[in-house]
Amino acid sequence: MNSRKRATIYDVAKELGISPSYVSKALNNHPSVGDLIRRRVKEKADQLNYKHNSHAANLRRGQSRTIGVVVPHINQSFFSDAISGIEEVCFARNHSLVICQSHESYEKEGKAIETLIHQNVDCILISNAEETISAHHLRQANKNKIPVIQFDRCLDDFDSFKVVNDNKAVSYEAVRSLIREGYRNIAFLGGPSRVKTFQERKEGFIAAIDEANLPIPYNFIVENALSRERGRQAAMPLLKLPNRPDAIFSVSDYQSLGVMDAAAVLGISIPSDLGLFGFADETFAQLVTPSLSTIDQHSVELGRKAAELYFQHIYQQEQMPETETIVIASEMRIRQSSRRQ
Amino acid sequence: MNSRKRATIYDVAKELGISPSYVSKALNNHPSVGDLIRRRVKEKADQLNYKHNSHAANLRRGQSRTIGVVVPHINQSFFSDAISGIEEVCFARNHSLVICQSHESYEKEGKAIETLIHQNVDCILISNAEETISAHHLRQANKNKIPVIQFDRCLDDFDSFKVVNDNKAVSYEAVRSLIREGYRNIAFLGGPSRVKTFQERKEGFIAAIDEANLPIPYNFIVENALSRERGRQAAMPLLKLPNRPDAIFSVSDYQSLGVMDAAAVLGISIPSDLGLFGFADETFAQLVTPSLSTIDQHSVELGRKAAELYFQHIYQQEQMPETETIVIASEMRIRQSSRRQ
DNA sequence: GTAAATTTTTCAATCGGTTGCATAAAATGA
DNA sequence: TCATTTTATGCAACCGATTGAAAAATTTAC
Repeated sequence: MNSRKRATIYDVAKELGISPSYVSKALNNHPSVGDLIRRRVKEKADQLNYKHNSHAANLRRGQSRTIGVVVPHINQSFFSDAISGIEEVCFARNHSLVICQSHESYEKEGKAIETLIHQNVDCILISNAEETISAHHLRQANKNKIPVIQFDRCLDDFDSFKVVNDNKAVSYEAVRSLIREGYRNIAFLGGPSRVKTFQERKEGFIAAIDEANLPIPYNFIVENALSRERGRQAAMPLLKLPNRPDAIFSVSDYQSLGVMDAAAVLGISIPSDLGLFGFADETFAQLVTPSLSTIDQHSVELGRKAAELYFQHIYQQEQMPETETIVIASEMRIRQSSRRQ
Repeated sequence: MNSRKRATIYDVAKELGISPSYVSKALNNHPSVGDLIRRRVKEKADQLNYKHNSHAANLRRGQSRTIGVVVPHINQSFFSDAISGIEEVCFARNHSLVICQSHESYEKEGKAIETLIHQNVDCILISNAEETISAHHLRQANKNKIPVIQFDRCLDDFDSFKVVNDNKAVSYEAVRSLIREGYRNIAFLGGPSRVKTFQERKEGFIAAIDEANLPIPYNFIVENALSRERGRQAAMPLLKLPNRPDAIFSVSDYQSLGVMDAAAVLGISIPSDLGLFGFADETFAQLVTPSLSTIDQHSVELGRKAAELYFQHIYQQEQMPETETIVIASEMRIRQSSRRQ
């Protein structure tokens, strides 16, 4: 107990005068171990302050009961909520979680995947970085027998389970709601166009414009302007045009913040001169003035679903999963920024 | 290469006609391996898509080159920023990170520690949950030869390295700034009083009141009201009093949000009728209206320091560290909510 | 009371690297 | 050329838990 090293099943076995393997079975509730012994073993283990060594077990088992998660930033509510959902499911299944941030960098994302491979995680759940252009790292994981499930930001050319929002549909609805409020010159601020998520949001935007028989405002479509800063930079020239847009549909709340910054500088008031719609329902969306209309992605549910996918389709059966895409319905949160009165 | 299992050093060794141990040494840049062989081994390893198995290495080595982090919530900027700092240092030292959330629950915190012990992390960096009343789980870690470093929310009765802000000093300054603005009836909304962090913030509050020769407003001191909801619940009765406070010093931005909620309901306007100071400089602090005066805890730096402490004092030498407390200076961000004009 | 069936317990191999020590090979020196 | 030093390579034990098969102990059946 006071030795320099941690107690092992060998220590527990010796104390009890039984074999280590028997101790292992007792601790794992193996059916061939009776109640009495099981109880006695567990007691003694406690007494010796024995703690299971996952590394040893994982090495032997060849699986780690650990799920790796890679997201761009853990402090954006969409991702931290999704992680909460994942955590919940994993916890119930007695699996642990390793969370990595890519900070939107492809290089860091690759390193994260590498680490997760080394740790021999049983599955990788990933929402890709903005920078990510190739699925090389994901293929790398697959080559090492680790299944990958993509959520939210998915690469189209990598076959895997995917869990996404109804991006097109909800974007369509959001833009329709702008049109309903009387906005006619609606601009679109997008994300990296290679990421399907943002593609779809654009498609929804175009569909709504089209349906309302408005001309598609090609010069009002800016891609790859995801952060607050880049949102501001993208909005600024648009809002300086003589025939500037009277509303902006934006694919992220942070981006919308940038639009608000630009509008403030130019003295354009929201929502009267400029309607604004964001995406993600970050904490601050309801707190800014005017409060930001946005889209609640039901991210906890989305994360939960992604994790469940692993347990239901991959964990159970041996065969590699077929590709499949799960769609989580999202919901508009209409607030002041898109209400022209 | 197409076998069902991942390549190991044995596979690499066989292909090259050398021994596995030699491969291991080559891959680890052991000095007794020449350049030529080293290069050849690494090439072949790549070719076979060999990936190091951390579990095997960790088992043998008895250490995991992994640091465990436990925080209440990953989506509060203070914590996610601190994690960024920790990540940065660990990355530079080639260590990986396991991040756990306690969701402010003592039970979950205990489970997290348990998991980290099983994973045999080399060190645990923790900011305690609101609920945490005992250091039993931290002692548990120590018993299992895992050093613990506390940051921000520290338990006083557990000896360890601690990295904290100058809570008392900055709180004192913040309250002084309220007094300077002419506020005289200042209330205090606190966190769980057993957590030293919040104790100190209260002490700073009292010191400033005292120094200004104002009476200590014992009936205006509410403890344990950390969340937005509880902040609102705590503020409501205070603000309904006939001689209600004319300012509130609050120990968290979320709590301040609750105060704003209450003030809005009661038609009390900030900052003219009520001054407000928060703590943490969350993203939303500068976005709300009026913008929230708060305290930037320099949390990235704080996290960095906590991680460095491990590498400098524990990782290097064998002996257990002496207790020591590092103080990170924080900084006021005075905005509208505390400016009476 | 003994054979058969069943339950309890142990054996021994295994997972994949790591590492100190031994050995082999090469380089150096006289 | 042979002894000596230096450098390169391999051996084998080890980390701690798991697991199927074998052995031992117990129960059941006749």
